[in-house]
Amino acid sequence: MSSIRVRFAPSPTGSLHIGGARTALFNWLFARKYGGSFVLRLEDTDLDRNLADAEKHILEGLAWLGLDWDEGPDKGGPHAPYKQSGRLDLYREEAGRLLGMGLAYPCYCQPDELARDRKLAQAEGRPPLYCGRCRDLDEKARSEKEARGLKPALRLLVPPGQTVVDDLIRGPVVFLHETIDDFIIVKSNGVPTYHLACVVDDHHMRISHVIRAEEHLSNTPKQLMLYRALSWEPPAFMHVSMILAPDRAKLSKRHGATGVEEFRTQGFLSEALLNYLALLGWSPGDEREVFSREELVAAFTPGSITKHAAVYDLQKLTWLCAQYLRTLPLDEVVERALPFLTGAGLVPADPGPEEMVYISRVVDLVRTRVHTLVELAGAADYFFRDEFSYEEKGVRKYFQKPGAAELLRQGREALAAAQPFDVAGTEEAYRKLIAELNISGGALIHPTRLALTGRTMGPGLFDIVAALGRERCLARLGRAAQGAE
RNA sequence: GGCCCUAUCGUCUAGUGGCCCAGGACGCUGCCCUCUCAAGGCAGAAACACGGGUUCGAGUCCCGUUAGGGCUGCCA
Repeated sequence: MSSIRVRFAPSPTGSLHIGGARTALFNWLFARKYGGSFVLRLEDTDLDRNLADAEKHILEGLAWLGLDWDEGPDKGGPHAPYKQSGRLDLYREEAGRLLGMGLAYPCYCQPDELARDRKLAQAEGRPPLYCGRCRDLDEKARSEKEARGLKPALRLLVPPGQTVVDDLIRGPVVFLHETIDDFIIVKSNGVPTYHLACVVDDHHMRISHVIRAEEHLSNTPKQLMLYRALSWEPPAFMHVSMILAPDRAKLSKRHGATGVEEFRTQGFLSEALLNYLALLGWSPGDEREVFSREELVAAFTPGSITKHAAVYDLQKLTWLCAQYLRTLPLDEVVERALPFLTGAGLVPADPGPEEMVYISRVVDLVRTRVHTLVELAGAADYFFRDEFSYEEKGVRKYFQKPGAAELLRQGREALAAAQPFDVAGTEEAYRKLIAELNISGGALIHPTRLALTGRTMGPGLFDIVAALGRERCLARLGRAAQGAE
């Protein structure tokens, strides 16, 4: 059996979309599971639509997700180059073969002409297929058109019959050739279209399995015809269903974040996104939900990819992210959180070792209460700055009560005397005061939390107290007591 | 319009003819725990699109309808 080689072949027309990321993931999983190679190839044959930064974003997105590739435009490989713009000669050569064999022919129809045909066909309720006007042009007619300076496109001659796509997840799908017209394989500017370039590359790069989005299923018979015309053995095909927006429509910008990069800046962990994407259209068959990359590879079987489109749902991604935030090793979470903390202006760009100890402690306190790194930075705010406002409903509830200021002062004194100033020591001091005053724990704890953090919710009070340290606690309690007068 | 794919709780899904008056997860509701918020534990509401077949028996097979999606480009 020949070796397993799969590829992810995005066109650099934008950022890495979550749909593309999931397609890449399934390819990667397939390669890693079966010891194959994962090839990255850029399909940049539409020069008008190529975006300068797209390539960079796509590679970064994949790398961020941990989907490493074995061959690609940045690292080369035995079938370089991995950008179609660098392989134009190859396509020309193969197109020339088709032309020579009479399996393709030049078409001189102009775009406006074709558009008119299409419109007319539609108006008359006919399928908008190419009429075949240039199919039987003789030499004389051709040279006449050439003489007029017309640059031809090249069309594949679609023979009568049918083509069966044996899709790995859908089974055999039959397409009748009468529903497919002679399609263009080389544009009049000499650049191949998607179908030709894709087939030529997949063949020359020895791709064994083409795993791609379902939108390509209808394109596959055309490509199969190309394989046949070129006398090549086609790869196996696997069409993965699409990801739909919550309104069941195709994903687009108006549906909010759909780019991998956006999820990253919104503070989602790559583990969570990857895990989520895997669960969207695939399931392990058992009841596990949380998977590391390695577990995913071990559990993955292409047969359990679903056939139907999946609507994506941020809530589950958010939940997954929260899972990772509290189960990943603390150091790792700290490392990921750092850019968000500096971004929020809470910590310096390059904190010293002492500062790092404090940061770790804070991250550990808030990590179980947040879903994303952005939320984490938000929740850690008061650990790093003294200036903050008090939550209004908390002020009403805890500061505007008779005796509130006095209570805060007593709390301040208790903390001033607490020994040692750690979680247990400060709690002991507070419990003692609570007992002396004969009040409920909450009666003292809640106002103290508000004084220390400005909020009515957050980590356990004594965790906060111990982390902040005596000096800051006394200052904040003093300030709050004054304000509560 | 034509061709193709798909159809289980709101969402992601398990289910490959009897184990299913349909299981899990997110979300939602309630209770427990508790200094708050989370987390955690427990409980609950919530689905086989519809209509015909096939079969002793259908979520599971077949046909149709409906719905959603894709393709129908000198885009990929």
